[in-house]
Amino acid sequence: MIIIDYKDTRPIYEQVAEKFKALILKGAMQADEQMPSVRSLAMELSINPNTIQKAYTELEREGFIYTVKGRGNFISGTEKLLEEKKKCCLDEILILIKEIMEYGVTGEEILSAVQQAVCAGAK
Amino acid sequence: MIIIDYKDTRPIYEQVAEKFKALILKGAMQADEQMPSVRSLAMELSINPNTIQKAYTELEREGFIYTVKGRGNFISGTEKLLEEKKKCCLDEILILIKEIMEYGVTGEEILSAVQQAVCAGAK
DNA sequence: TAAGTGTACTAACAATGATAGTACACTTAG
DNA sequence: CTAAGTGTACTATCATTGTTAGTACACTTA
Repeated sequence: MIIIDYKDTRPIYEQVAEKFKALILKGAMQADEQMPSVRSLAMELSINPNTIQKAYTELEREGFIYTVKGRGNFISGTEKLLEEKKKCCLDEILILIKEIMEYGVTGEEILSAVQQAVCAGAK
Repeated sequence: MIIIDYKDTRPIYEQVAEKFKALILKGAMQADEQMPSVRSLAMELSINPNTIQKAYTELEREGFIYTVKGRGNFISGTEKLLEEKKKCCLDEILILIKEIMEYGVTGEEILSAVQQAVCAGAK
């Protein structure tokens, strides 16, 4: 479910958090579903429980999961998060477009590329 | 000309290289124009010459500048680099679009946002 | 009660970014 | 030719950060 890329320069805890964020936002994990425990996931991935703990702390801070002491970590409701993510993603796209136009790419070129991408994604 | 953001988590040498890449690609620096010397730029930015050296090494490795021993570093011709950058930038956009559609954003929404951005950039 | 959960803390290690300092070969202006 | 300015290479040191290791404690539940 979670794969660590040791060639990646980003820290492990960040990769783990990132993977879970994607899974949650894409609906692969349901609200209130239980996360794997810190210790079991650490065992499974052959890394230290502290590293998983750090990932979970970040996920909780950002609202992706909530914690019940003694019971475990659980997936939060994702409506707000999904909205934020959409907005953030769209903003990134707009920034990139602004940048690419400074390099002399025309609006027509961009629109045509985007249109293709949208069609490919829709199918 | 170059500003270092110490709140940025990225290393200084990377920030410096990044700034120069942008300046070069956007045509703010002409081909064969001389770069500031390692020592003078280090002095100006109040950082160590080795850090600038590292940034310049990266810039040379990526083809943005070329080095003449005893004379200095100079801006490369940028046609190929610009092409690569455009392609890379466009690829990023397409990846983001693919991602955002997985979050349930419709093609129409994307196209309308992109269209606005393109118009804003064109003026 | 015991096992499983999250949490907190300290200690140690490795990797990386950055600094400091030195040295050397090259080019060019004088 | 000489001196100043250039890039380059190297070692040593320090701070930060990510990671591991180990321990301990409070909580929940079967």
